[in-house]
Formats: sequence, structure tokens, C-alpha cells
Amino acid sequence: MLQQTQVATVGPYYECFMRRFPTVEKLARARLDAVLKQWEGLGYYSRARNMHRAAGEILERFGGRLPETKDELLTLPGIGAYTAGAVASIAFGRREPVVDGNVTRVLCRLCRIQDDPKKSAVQKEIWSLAERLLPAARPGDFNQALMELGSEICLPRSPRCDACPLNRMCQARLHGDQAELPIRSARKKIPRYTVVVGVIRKQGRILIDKRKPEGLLGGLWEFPGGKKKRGETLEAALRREIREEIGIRIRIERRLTTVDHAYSHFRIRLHAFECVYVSGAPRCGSCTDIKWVRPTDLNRYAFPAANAEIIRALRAQ
DNA sequence: AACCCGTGGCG
DNA sequence: TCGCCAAGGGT
Repeated sequence: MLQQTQVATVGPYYECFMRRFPTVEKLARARLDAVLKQWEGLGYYSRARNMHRAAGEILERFGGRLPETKDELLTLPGIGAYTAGAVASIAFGRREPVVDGNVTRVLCRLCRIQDDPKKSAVQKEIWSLAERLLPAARPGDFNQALMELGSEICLPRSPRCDACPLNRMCQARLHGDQAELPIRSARKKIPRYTVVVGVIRKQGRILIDKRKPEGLLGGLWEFPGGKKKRGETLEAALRREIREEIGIRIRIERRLTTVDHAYSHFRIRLHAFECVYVSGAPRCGSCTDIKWVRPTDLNRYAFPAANAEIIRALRAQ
């Protein structure tokens, strides 16, 4: 959960998740849909799918006990260098370093590394540094302290060097360029799309579909729709998408709400329309399941954040 | 190596 | 409104 996600955001999710799946076996035997429902709103849903798979492998290959060595941890889906080091050192007291965004920033400043830390050669250097700095005693505490230093003191924008216990030995601060490190390469421009979806009603029920198991928002439910093409009106785009993807005809009643949303590598403006079913038998184009559900049952399904916003608008009216 | 993959907070 | 960033991993 903590991968690319701040501790404060994870907190409540962790509590609910551990109540629902208190053991590896409970998690392994749960349905993926139930796991995704607990993960709903956290993002990067492949983490949930990987954790579910990992639970199964822990059960089969390790007798239900999480392995303690970094090498064994690395064999589990969703566990990479950082997570393996974190679990081995924090949970099991092994002497393994961790390098996350915080540690990268702290070490780039401490040693005044002026190269792009995304480059693999530089990553190697940072891991090597972290390993050499790591004491034999309480490696987990040391790792957490280093990350905490990064998240609380050695801030990305305006580091609080006055409060930093390492300020006397920080090479970047010695040169006064701590705020410019680590150097970040120019980001690519993010595309923006206009998306239309329909809240389609038929006899008091609403049509939702389940996304493919992999890829963007994999395994989550959504209101059907798709991208608008250039020169197309919103309504025409919606009718086309519903016809192509779901195979039914609808009547568009009115606009429900408009949501601006940013994903990891593009942005959308999402227009949701209230619609009424007209004719045709719903089928799945690229989706894997499709259902008519009662409005009060929407909360049983895992929706992405932008769709949750639409449900809020639905309840508000 | 370069992409893909969410969401919320912050300035 | 926008870019940046977060206890990264998979392909």
C-alpha cells in the first residue's frame, strides 16, 4: 500500500484491510473483487492484484509464512527491491538497505549527486551508499529514520535544513544547492481527453460494466462510455460508444455532472449523462462483465475515483 | 531504457 | 488550473 502513496493516505485503508483480511490465508482465499473493493480509491490497482496473487504463493510455496530474506521476498509478485528491503529490515531485523523517493532525495543531497537518479547507474550508486551507511544494529529503525528524515525535514521544495541533524555534513547544503537536488529530468507533456459516460436506467436499475483484469483500472467497475473524437458532440460520442461497446440504444436525458480527473499519465474531462435504455441486449465489447444494479447496491462494487464522483452526484440530487 | 499504472495534497 | 510528489513494480 505504501508504494508511491503517502503514509497518511494509507492509514485508514490499512486498518480496514487488516480487519477484513487479517491473515495471509484469508486474503488468499478471498475473491479478487472483495480485495479490490477494499482497495477502492487507493489507486495503482495492480498492487491489489499482485498482493492477492502473492498471498496465494505464500500459502503454497512458503506454508503461509512470509519469507524473511530479501531474495525470497523478491520472488513474490508486487515486491521489488524497495519492498523486499523494507520487509526484511523492518519486519525481520535483517541488514538490508531501502531506497525510496525519500532516501534518494536525502542521499542525493547529502553526497551532492548531480546526476539523474532515475538512471540505473545512479540508482546503483544510491543503493550502494545506503548499504554502506546502514549499521548492523537496528537496520529497520535506521531505514525508517532515513525515510522519515526525507518526508519530514529534507523536503522536495524547501528543505528544513535548520532542523536537520545532518546539516553539517550535507554536501549540497555546503554548496547551497540543496533545493535543486536531486535533479529531475523534464517531464513529458500529458495528453488530455474528453470522456463521456452514461448512467443508463431501466426499470429503476443502472447499467455498469467491469473492466478487463489488467491495465488501467483493471478489474474495477464503471459506467459505460468512452473517449470523444474530434469534431464529435458529447451526445453523439456517448451514443456511439454505448452502441459500439455495449450494443444497446439509449436516450440521453440530461447532463448529470462533469468531473476533471488526473490519472498517472493523462488527464480527462469526464461528462456524465443521465440516460434511459431504449433497445438492444447489453453485451460486453472490451469489458468482461455487465450488470443492471439497484442504485443502493452501487456501493457493493469497486469504482475508480472519477466514477465515485459520479455516484456522489447521483446521490446528491 | 522507456512506458504504463491512481490518487490526493500542496503551493 | 497546473505541475510536482509520494515508504515503486511490472513489462
